[in-house]
Amino acid sequence: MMTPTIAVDALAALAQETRLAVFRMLVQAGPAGLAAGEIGAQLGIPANTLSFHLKTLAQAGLLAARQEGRFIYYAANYPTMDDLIAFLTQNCCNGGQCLPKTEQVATTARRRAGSLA
Amino acid sequence: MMTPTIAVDALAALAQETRLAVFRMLVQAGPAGLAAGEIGAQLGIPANTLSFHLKTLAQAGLLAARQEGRFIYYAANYPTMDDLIAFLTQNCCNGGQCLPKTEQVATTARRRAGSLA
DNA sequence: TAGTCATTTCAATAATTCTGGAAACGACGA
DNA sequence: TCGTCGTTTCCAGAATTATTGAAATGACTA
Repeated sequence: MMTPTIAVDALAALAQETRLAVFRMLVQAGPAGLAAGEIGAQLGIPANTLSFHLKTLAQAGLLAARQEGRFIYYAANYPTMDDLIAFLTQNCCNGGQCLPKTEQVATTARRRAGSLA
Repeated sequence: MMTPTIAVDALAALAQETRLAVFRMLVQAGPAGLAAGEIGAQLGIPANTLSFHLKTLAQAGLLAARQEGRFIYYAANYPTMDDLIAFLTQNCCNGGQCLPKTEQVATTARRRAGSLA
């Protein structure tokens, strides 16, 4: 379940240029994920720096790690992303109509949040 | 348009317990918003501390301020929230099928991101 | 104009975070 | 078992952030 503390941790993990780039790359990479070295090579980040950021994202529940031979694959944790969005948009406009552009955002999230028009 | 820098600023603004509480309160309050003092009273935050956080959220584009008499009303900026979610979920799973739970998240956002299944 | 109220700015301190060099670890191949 | 490769941990310094007391601003009222 999402709590303010968990949400703050997740948001703080994303609130850094390198980590945001890593996370978005993994969101696009899909459930199979990418090996740490592959991410570092693609983004030009030193291994130890990347390791620090991957750990931060994983601790925040945004990434899952799995070992495969000598490589460690990191993949985005989609349910956490979903929960975070639901938390942010929860009970948006007190259940009323939002601005048009936002109206249809996060269908699943808002359904869970109990504020779908 | 959303850029990594803008997204990082917005996420950093939300990545703090007090600010997240303020933002969520305003998301639920709707477009009319709430006066600064009202927010502070409800959350038990000293005026100067709250002012600092409101400024941070406003600078990140997440809040809009409007003066009304002696009061200043703050309201959530829904399009920014929408853009941020779109940026995070952009091209999710490389256009393929996400995990079931996430599949229907952010309908508007994903449509804009060009990755709707 | 003087006074009050809502809010902001200033300033200083304490705490947290980012970064990269060096060393360690763990899995594999020869 | 030795060497290599991918990754992580340890460490220290530099930078950023949160908090709050005190003072300033700006809008309204008497």
